[in-house]
Amino acid sequence: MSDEGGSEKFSLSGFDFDARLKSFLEKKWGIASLFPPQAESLPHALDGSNLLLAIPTASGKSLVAHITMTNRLANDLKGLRGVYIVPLKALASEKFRELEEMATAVGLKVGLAIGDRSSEMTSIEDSDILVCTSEKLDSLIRGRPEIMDDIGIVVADEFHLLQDPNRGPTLEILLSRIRHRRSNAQLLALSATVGNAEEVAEWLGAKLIVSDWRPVALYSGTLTGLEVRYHSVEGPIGEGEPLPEEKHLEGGVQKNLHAVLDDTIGQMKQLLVFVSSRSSAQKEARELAKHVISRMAVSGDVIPTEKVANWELIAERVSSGDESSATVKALSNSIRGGIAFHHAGLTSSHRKVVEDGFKNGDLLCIVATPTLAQGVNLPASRVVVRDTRRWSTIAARSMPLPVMEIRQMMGRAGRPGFDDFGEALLVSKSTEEERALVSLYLEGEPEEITSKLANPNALRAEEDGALLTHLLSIIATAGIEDRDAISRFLDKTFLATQMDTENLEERVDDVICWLSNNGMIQRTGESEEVRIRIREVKSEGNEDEDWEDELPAWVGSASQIPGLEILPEERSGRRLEPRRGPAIFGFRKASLYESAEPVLPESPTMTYAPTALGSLIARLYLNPISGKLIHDGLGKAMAILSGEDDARQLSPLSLLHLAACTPDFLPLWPRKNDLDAIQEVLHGHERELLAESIDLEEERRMKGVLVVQSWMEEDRLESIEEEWGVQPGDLRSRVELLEWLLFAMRRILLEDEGFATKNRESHKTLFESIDEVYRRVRFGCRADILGLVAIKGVGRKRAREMSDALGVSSASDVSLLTERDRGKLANLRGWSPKLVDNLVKSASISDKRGR
DNA sequence: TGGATGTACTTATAGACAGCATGTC
DNA sequence: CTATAAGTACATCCA
Repeated sequence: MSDEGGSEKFSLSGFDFDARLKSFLEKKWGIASLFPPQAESLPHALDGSNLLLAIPTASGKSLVAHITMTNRLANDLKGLRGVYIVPLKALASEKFRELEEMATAVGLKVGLAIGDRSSEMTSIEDSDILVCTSEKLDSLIRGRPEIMDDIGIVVADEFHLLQDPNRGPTLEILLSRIRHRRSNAQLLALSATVGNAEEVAEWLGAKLIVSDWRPVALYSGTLTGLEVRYHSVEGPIGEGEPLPEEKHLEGGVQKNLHAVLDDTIGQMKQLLVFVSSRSSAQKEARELAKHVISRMAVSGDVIPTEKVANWELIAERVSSGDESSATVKALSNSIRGGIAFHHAGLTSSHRKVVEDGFKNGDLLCIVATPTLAQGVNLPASRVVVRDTRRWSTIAARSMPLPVMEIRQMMGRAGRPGFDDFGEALLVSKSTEEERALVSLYLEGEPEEITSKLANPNALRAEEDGALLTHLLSIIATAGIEDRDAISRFLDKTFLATQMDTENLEERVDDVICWLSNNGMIQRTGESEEVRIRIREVKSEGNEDEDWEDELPAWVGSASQIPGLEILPEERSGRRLEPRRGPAIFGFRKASLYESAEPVLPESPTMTYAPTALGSLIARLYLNPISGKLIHDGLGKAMAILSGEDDARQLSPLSLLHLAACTPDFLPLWPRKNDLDAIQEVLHGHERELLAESIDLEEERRMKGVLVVQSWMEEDRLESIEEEWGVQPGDLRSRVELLEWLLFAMRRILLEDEGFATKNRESHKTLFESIDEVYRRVRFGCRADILGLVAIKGVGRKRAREMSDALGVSSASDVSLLTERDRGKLANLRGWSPKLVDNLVKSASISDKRGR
């Protein structure tokens, strides 16, 4: 952190907060004064006002949040809890480290809650500040709503993600739930610049602070051929700062990215290049690395030798322990030329190594796909956006990226404390394209953000499940249990500000009908109490201004007209019309989504209760459609095992496929080459499949199954990658998804009374089958060595070697090994007597624990 | 005739949250 | 409806 570059100084002493924090900031972080937007917003934040800060990334808006959070919790909100919500696990870890450092200065404890085994050091109960992903907090709240009761302050980072079709609805409901229960809690929303910040701020009841001030000047421009032209500047001085002259990069006929890299290296700076596909990222990294190496051969003095030596170290770190997949080989080869690529085909540990190598200043350049821009803080002196369009499979054509995304990328330029200015260049191929890019991305406004909670334009099943998921959660875990209360809860969401009431009410009725028809909730009858409450609220009119002022239009008519004369014919008539286009995508196609009869509107006084299944689904954090599919599939599996169904048969494939058929699983795109193998299994093993073909993604889902099956057959990672064209990060993510879903499947079976009483023996057999598949997926091995991988320090590889060499199959076997057998193991390649000793010790521990 | 090179055509395409309870090579 | 990289089948060229 640095305060250089600011024309005005706002000394910390001018602000009213804890002296311990001020001294911490000065001594530990070297912060003696605040930037103008920080200075403007901090007093309001310290007052306890809700704020929406729409300020560029890297301008220090999280400092405002950190100071406010720690100061208030240590002083005027003593004893209460703060939550810091971020969208990514990696961001949560980053914020956790920052906040922990700062919070200890005032004696507060910070906890990290992400769905990750290793990282939850501090107990959640115990922490004053909880850093979490939105899904994890939502999940915690579902299990124990009372953890909200002592929330005094909420920070929502990257708040513009509200408009993300996949992740936005969770954030929207999460905030609505917290505000519903803790209406006095302070809210600080940190957002990128968006088109409709006023509207969002109004919804949040927040004061809006907008600024494009940056601590380091940002020159934005274009790169056409070798010509660099600057078009705008945002910086510490503000309007009127002169634009740099346009310039011609040296480099003769070579490619323009090579010329930019040379120029950047010449200035001893680093470069970040954004491209639109993984293959582009790898290709550019490969070519740039080759270019660097050939340049070093010509004139060896360009790059300090210790840097070059570090490239080798970084290259070894990315490939260490790895069986050296094609992707990892490509990465380490590029790194040997000082260039890395960064995309989701890499595992998070690969990405971490790359990020650290860049932050240290060793790597010259990272070529990345767009999401690096919304990840951890990784500034570079220069940013080049090579691709401003991205292929959309859904639209089957390339689409321009949203202004907001491009701005996020460009905003990565300029390292506070190191650079006097940053440069962000958009690559264009012609002057016409250059003009278009300038007007869209440099002069144009960013998009408005909209609610995706009930996305009428949902194109994929998983984008459409939000309302289903969250209504079940609200009924099952929030104590909002009648139709009127549901309406009033939803009326406070951002969605309600954007969708007309009648339309929304229809969608809600659809969802309730689905949840009821599929055994997630029960209608528990109309309530006189609710009727009285509605009457009272209505007659009180606008007296209660918090929740009861805007009743849905139909509530009035429903209470005036007695009985069910709420125009059922008219409404059901409208319902029969295809409101959301042909059901070509996904789950609503089959009986799964639509009921045979028209849906009648729910009475506002109707009350609901979750079923045991519904309640479990909500707590397992499953999409209700996933829950339904799994539950039905388990019913079929029970029928097979009990002998009722002898046409089908049950296998590990059955269970994997069932899990992969849910909307919570992410399918893999088959290549042309994969289709034969996939079709063969789909048809050859049809008798083993428990789930119907419920969408058009059968092949994609089966590919996911086959890849994970290959993993649990102990195939080598590199051969899986080779055979299926699936990179390490993809494999990892599918393994984790199936592991999670199989765990959920096991719980659903375990807790279902119906299954358990129907046939105890089949129930037990099925439970054991799921458990075995679950563990095989988790450890990536065949069944015979499951006893060995349970030993600490033993993975699938060592387990197989032990099994092959000695025929052992359990922790108990290993703990009782003879001296001779131990010697045999120690002589294997990659083993040592010390390792064998350690493993035998931990085997006896697991053995005791297992009994 | 074999091998290098060129050309037209085909194919594929970004990302990543959640449960639970201790540790991969 | 302004994409682009990589792979493939096959033609062409040259020693």
